[in-house]
Formats: sequence, structure tokens, C-alpha cells
Amino acid sequence: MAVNTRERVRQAAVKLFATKGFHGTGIRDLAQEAELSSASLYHYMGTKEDLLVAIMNESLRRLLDAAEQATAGLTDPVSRLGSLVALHVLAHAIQPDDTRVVDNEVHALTAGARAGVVELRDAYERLWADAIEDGVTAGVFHTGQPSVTRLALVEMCSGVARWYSPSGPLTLDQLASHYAELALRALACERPLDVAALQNCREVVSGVWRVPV
Amino acid sequence: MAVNTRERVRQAAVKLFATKGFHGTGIRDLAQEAELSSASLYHYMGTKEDLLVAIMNESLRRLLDAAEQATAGLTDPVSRLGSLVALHVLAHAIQPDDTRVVDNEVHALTAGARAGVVELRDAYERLWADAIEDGVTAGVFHTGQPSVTRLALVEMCSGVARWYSPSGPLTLDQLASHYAELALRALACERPLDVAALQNCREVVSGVWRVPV
DNA sequence: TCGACCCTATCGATCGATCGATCGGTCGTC
DNA sequence: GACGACCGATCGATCGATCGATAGGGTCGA
Repeated sequence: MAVNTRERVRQAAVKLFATKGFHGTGIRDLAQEAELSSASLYHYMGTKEDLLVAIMNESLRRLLDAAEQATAGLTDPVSRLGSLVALHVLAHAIQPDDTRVVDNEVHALTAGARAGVVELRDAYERLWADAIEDGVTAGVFHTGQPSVTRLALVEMCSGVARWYSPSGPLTLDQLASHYAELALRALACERPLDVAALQNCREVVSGVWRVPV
Repeated sequence: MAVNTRERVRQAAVKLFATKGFHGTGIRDLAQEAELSSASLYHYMGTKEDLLVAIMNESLRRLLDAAEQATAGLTDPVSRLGSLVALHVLAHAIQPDDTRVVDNEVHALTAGARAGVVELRDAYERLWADAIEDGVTAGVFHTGQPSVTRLALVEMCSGVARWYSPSGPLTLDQLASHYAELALRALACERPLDVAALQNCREVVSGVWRVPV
């Protein structure tokens, strides 16, 4: 029960932080969503900010782990970048609330906590930067501004969390391969998608987030 | 004087709403930034939300006007999309605070005000949708999911507001043409950038936002 | 020229409401 | 009878907003 309630509080917080923002969400909103009194809330969490920090760190950690797992052993930059894009898009489509909190509420963190979050984020973006730089070196990607292109692609993929609906016309599979296609094209890559890598992503995703893909 | 002070309040609000969020910004923060007492603030504005609504509507209206102006008379879809991308990127690079408020604080609006903002936003995205659909029909763009591609591209360009610095290595010109290049590539367009259209964008931008480009 | 009158700009003080958080308790259950 | 789960009541602080007051400058008729 206790573990379950703790998870319910977390999910209530993710939902409300994502839709109303951290500062726009009151302790009483949180309590109502989690079906608890505001006093009981504090049996399962520290301060409101502790809750935000935990959500951000866990979400980012999961994403980073998944990305490392999905690209482990892949030496081909095309496969690596395709995997990173697919994974990022799937994560944002499956967990839109979590990812929107991570992407939009960094400004609500106090300095100490922000440092940890930024560190995780940097490690994650490093994976993208390496894949792109390796591809440029290998001559399969072409871009005059690798860093700018990386920022552009990551942002493009993150946008999925703002609009994707599983009841819409696109399956997760179609979504992921469409974005992977867009990314490879933007990098002027002439090689086709690595379909096996995408399949591998699907398995990593269903393992890490425990959902069928 | 009065007009000047009113503008100072507006700029203080844009800065704080962009960095700390609408709900994260207090009336007293606003007053301090604008160098007024919190009481005097109300001589120049209605409620705090009125201020947010005004900022959003003005910013969006300016962007929409600029986009219509930049694409007016252009029949070629490649030129139109190139212009839209360049304009969007320039606006986000020049006015990062304004655009971040528009992009990230919609959730803070109450239903009535939100409707107006969404309407403006829809009209703006319609320009993008038309350019892309026309290009697909004309056979110069290739994408199986025009709507998804549009969302991806807009989001990609909006990200500029999160990181661009005028003191960085890229000029506004380089930034705009790099993004236009990325967009055309993502649409599998084989035609080159319309450099004249980009030049036109520069002029529209310096007119609408009154800055040298 | 002079006061009477007003209007704009400004602020200290303060309003009721709500904020995040804590207290002292009451329940079952083991 | 000890403990985990839970809550009504309430804390001090802060929220957005308003109050009455003051100072200064322009516009009058006398």
C-alpha cells in the first residue's frame, strides 16, 4: 500500500506539474489529485521541490539509461543517431507529462538541484553530439554546424510531447521512424534507416518504461 | 514619460515571465524590476493576467504580421517555407524572452484569453501548413505526414529561443540560413535556398522589430 | 499674480485569500 | 501497545490587489 500511494502521489505531481506548471500547482491541488489530505501528502514526500527534483532526476536517468542501452555496441553513426531519435521520440510520446516537466520546469529548481539535472542532461546530449560528430567524420552526415544541428534535432523531437496522442492516426512505430527519417535527411545522410536498430529501440523502451510498443 | 514607464513595466514582465514563469513571478518582483512600488504598477496595467495576455497577443500578432508580409506575393512553396523558417528563427533569436513566454506560458491563461491566443497561433501555423502542402502537391517537397512534419519543423525552430546568443559564433544570418537548409532537407527538397527570400526576411524583421539584422 | 481646482504619478500600509508546511491527534492492524 | 497511515486545524509568510494620501504641474477665473 505504502509504495502504491507514494507512486500515486508521484503520478499526480507529474500530471499537474506538466499541465499547470510547478508554481501553478498548489499543495492542495496535489492532495486532491492524489486523493489524500494535504497533511498526508507529507508522509510520502519531502518538500514540494523535493518532489520535483525526484521526478526530474528519475525521468532523466531513465532516458539516459535507455539511450545508453539502445546504442550500446552500435558503432555505425547512422544506427546510433537513428536509435537516439527513435528512443527520444518514443519516450516523449509515451511519457509526455514526465518529459514536459523535465523540459519546461528547470527554471523552478533552486541552484543546487539544478546542477544535478543539468549534469544528467549534458551527459544525455553528449550521446547525440558524439553520434553526429562521428557521422560527420565518417562522411555519412553533412552539416557545417554540428552543435546547432544537434540542438535543432533534439528540440524537434521533444516537441512530440506537446501534441502526440495515441488515439491519433499515427502508431508509435510510424512516429518514431518518421522522425528518424527527418533527422537523417536534415543531416544529408544518403543511407537508409537502420530498421534493426529501431526494432531494438522498441524493445529497450518496453523494458525501461514497462509498456507495450 | 507615462508611455515610457508603461513600456518599462512590459519589458520587466517579459523578462521575468520568461525566466521564472508567470506563476513564479510575484507582483513585488515585477515592481522591483520595473523600479516602481507594487501599488504604482497598477497605474500602468490591469491584473497580472491582463499583462500576460497583452504580451502574448502583441508578440503573436507581430509574428503573424511579419510572416504574412514576408510571404506576400511569393508563389513558390520553397521560397515561402524558407521565408517562414528564417523569419521564425530570427524572431526567436532576437526576442527570446517574448517568444518563450508565448511558447511556454499558455497554460497560465484562463479559458477566455487562451482562445484568442490559440486563434492567432492557428492562423500562423496555417501559413506553414499551406506552404508545405503546396510544396508536396507541386512535387518539390516529399513527406508522408505533412502535419507531423510541420509540427516538427516549427518546434525545431522555436528551440532557438532557448540557446541562441548574439555573442556566440553564429551571426543571425548564418543561423537563419542554416535552419532554412535543415528544413528544406527534412522535406527532401532538391532545390537550393531562395537567397533573395532570405534577404527579404531580413528587411521585414528589421522593420517589424526595429532592430538591425 | 494669486489662489482654487484638478489630474497624473507615486507610494506606504494594509486587505482578505492562499501559500507551503506542521501540529497534535485518531484510526486500524499486527 | 506500538506503529504506519491518515487527517482537521492551524501556523507564519506571501500572494494579488486596493486603500487613502501626497507631491507636482497645468488650467482656470478673479
